[in-house]
Amino acid sequence: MNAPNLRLGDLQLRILEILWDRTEASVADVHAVLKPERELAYTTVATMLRKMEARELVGHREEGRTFLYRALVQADAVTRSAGEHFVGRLFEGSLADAVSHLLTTREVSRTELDQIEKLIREAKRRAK
Amino acid sequence: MNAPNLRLGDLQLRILEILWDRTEASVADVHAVLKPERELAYTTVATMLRKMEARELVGHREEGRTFLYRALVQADAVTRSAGEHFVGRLFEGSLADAVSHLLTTREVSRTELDQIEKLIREAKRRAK
DNA sequence: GCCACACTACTACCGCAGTAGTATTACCAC
DNA sequence: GTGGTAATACTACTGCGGTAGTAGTGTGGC
Repeated sequence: MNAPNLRLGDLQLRILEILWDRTEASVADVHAVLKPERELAYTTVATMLRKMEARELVGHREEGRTFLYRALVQADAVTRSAGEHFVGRLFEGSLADAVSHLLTTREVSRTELDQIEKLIREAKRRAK
Repeated sequence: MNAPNLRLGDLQLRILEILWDRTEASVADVHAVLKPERELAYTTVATMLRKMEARELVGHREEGRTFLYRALVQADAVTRSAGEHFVGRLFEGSLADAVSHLLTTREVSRTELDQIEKLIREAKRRAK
């Protein structure tokens, strides 16, 4: 399975998120969604999509004159790859270290702590 | 506080790790440590260090003709920044989502689960 | 005194994200 | 059918990580 290189820039990730949301989107669609958050030229979005297609991150079909793009990589694969890099590269693979660091350097709400606790219990149940 | 841009490449991170380990290091030192893992030209390391100095990631003092570099950014700041980016960018800031994802897409040992559980309990105690 | 060596400085190049302008083309309205 | 519009195609440029060669220079050994 040729996992296309999954090191993504911010814009690329943002575009993928948009495509994950709506399955298919034209350049105009993506541009419109991006509009409020960043002021990008229409052609910038088009160029980015074409570059991403070259890297097999997205694909397209034609509807009349319009290209409808869709994501070729799953959100899952991207987040997994990012997680691996994060834990592996910065904490030598120790998930506990990574979580520890996240817990101590961020504000974490009681609710989140409860949620995570539950996740751990579930993981244990699955493992055992 | 001007946090210098903390988006680091792999080599840069590796170099910082080396500097964190030994406080000060010459180009030759860094090159020697890197040697077994990646075959880099001496000048590559020197160039990288100079570039990193331009970005204020490292600084140097001169000992005779030799530059002794030291890290200007703390390991802490780098991992925090990376953590923020990871959680913020990929999980909309939800630490629980991030941890959940890490737990389900990786092999996690019993021991690690126990460790994390303990961390959660501690965090709760601190919070309350 | 001279040579080799160890350093740093400078320059260059690739790949890729990001950004955008210009050119081309097809279609729709009237 | 002609003009405007909306679409893609092509090209270009910046910045940066990564990589490395070459040039310049000071120092120590003999």
